[in-house]
Amino acid sequence: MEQYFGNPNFCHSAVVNMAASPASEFKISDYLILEDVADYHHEECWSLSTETESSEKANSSDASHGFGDATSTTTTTNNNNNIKCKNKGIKQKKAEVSQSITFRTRSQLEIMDDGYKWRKYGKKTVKNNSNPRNYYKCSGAGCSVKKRVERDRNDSNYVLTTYVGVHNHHTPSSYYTQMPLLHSDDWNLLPSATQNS
DNA sequence: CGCCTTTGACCCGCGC
DNA sequence: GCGCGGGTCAAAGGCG
Repeated sequence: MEQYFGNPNFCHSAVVNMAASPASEFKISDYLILEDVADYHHEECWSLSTETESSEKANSSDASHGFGDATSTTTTTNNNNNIKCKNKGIKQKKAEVSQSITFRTRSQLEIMDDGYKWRKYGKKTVKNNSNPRNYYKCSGAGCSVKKRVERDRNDSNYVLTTYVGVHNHHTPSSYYTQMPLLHSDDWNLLPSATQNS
């Protein structure tokens, strides 16, 4: 299931596929620290997609633990894979998959200002996708939130942005982070809203 | 000088 | 065991 969101700064609508999170537990604020979010009605609009490849992994990882700090090194165990995360490594990466959220945004721009400061640390060409995948880390002190940005392999007009982890700080620009919460019906409520759909 | 991007190398899990 | 693919590291260079 998809949900549409708008961000005038991206000048495009966004189709959000929720990855690996029980709908009943998901809160956007767990991924993006929001300031002054007065109306949580929008959160109810978020929905879960079970189609993602990470779903199975997530179901077997620490989804039942809710969404803690992705940077934590506490031990996490599950029934199937017996994932234990004491140090940085692949096993922890698996656990982090459950804390990811993917935005599918129609945009000509791959770099979209979401209010946080990101530092690029990798670039990789992925199979079945002629467009490279870019890897970013949050530049915030002690914050290890990561995001992957790539063009949709099926439609290069769309950009897939996957956030992994939870910010341990507030964004310097709270305005932007509230954008994903806005339903498309609210576009006209935004200042200088433009819609290129 | 500090921070950033670039990019090849490396590591690891997974499938065969 | 081996090769492949995805993710990360780290050195080098650019830029303000």
